[in-house]
Amino acid sequence: MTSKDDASLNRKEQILDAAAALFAENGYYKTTTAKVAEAVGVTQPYVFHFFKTKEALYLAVLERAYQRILYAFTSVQAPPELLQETMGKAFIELLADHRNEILLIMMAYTTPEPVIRDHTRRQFEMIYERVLNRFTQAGIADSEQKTSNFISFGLLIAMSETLDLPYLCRWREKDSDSHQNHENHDNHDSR
Amino acid sequence: MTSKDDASLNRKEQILDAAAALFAENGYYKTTTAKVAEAVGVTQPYVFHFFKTKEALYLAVLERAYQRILYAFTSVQAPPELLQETMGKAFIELLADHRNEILLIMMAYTTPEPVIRDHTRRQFEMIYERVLNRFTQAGIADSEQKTSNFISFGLLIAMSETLDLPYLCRWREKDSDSHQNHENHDNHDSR
DNA sequence: GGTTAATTATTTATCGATTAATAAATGGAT
DNA sequence: ATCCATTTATTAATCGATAAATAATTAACC
Repeated sequence: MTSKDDASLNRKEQILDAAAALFAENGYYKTTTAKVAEAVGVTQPYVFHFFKTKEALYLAVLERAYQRILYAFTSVQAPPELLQETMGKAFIELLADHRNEILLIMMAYTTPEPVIRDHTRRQFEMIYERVLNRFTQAGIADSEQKTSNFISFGLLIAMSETLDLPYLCRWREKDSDSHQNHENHDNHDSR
Repeated sequence: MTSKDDASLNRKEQILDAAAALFAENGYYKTTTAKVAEAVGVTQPYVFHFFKTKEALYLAVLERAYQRILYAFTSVQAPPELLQETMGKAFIELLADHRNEILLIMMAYTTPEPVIRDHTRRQFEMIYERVLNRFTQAGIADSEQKTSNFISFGLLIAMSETLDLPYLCRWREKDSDSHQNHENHDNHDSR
């Protein structure tokens, strides 16, 4: 309070950051606008000066996260035979850098507000299309299955992190090429 | 009201059924005890006669669903080379017969009540162990990865159903052996 | 360059609605 | 008249949202 925080440059960003963390940890309903405000160091009604409703705040957080994940998948550069592996790594990196947002994206579909579901549906449509397009362009066989596989492991990782059940994703530790390309291991032995 | 429903034999079961449907559709927080009561045709405080808290009701619903899914996976009988496929089918069947409960199980981990998360963690531990054990006993190679794969596709299916995004799981339509055994397709070409 | 006006940033106070939970009452069957 | 199933009445807390008031910053003018 001494001389006004430097950080007050953009309160809106601060609110988005705090909201991302709280929404990711406590979900949509248990995160009150009062808690978001408190985390930023602002009064609760002030949040509504930037976001018309709580839902609008949630959607804004989601949108930012979505932009980030989409950009990450878009900017991956790798030769076709390494594309899956590299995109998997990009996802893991994103998870490390922006854990809140990534977990939020992977869990948002369970929030039963129609507007949120619609938004999430559109986001995953785009993500799916983007990944599928990249896999297809790289000449990867069965790209639709690989894309589903890729997204499904994203979901599994989110659950594993949320529940703190690391061995659900033990394959992440064992070998470094991860996230989706298990076809390498699968069938050179039928035991 | 005429002659008293025959179904009033076990109000508790009715409440569990109604709660499962409502929790699956509207989530934990947006499902009020009043709505559950109304769905059964009972007053709201009466729900608390059977379940001490709303949370206890949710956990009871979850427990019933969990028992069902665990039993389904346990009672699958198939030769080793068909085990994965058959268990996948068992899951799909369960999803058809008890959609609410299955979707609920796959989404419960996002509910931020500590008690619910603990319960869900324990449930998935058991499910993972059960599936892994069956795969291992059948001599399936890389059984840990296959188990992760199996569960991750369960999550993907849940999201696909919840968001009504069928093409996320297009592989379910294309060929009949589904849910986890993609190693068959994956690598007879590396391109 | 200091006084004032205008604009922006933020707070105080408060309302209305919802909801889980408790306790006491009713009523019929045995 | 007691036991069981169920209802009525009620409460206490929480939370999103609005409106009005105040503080702080910038801009303008003399």
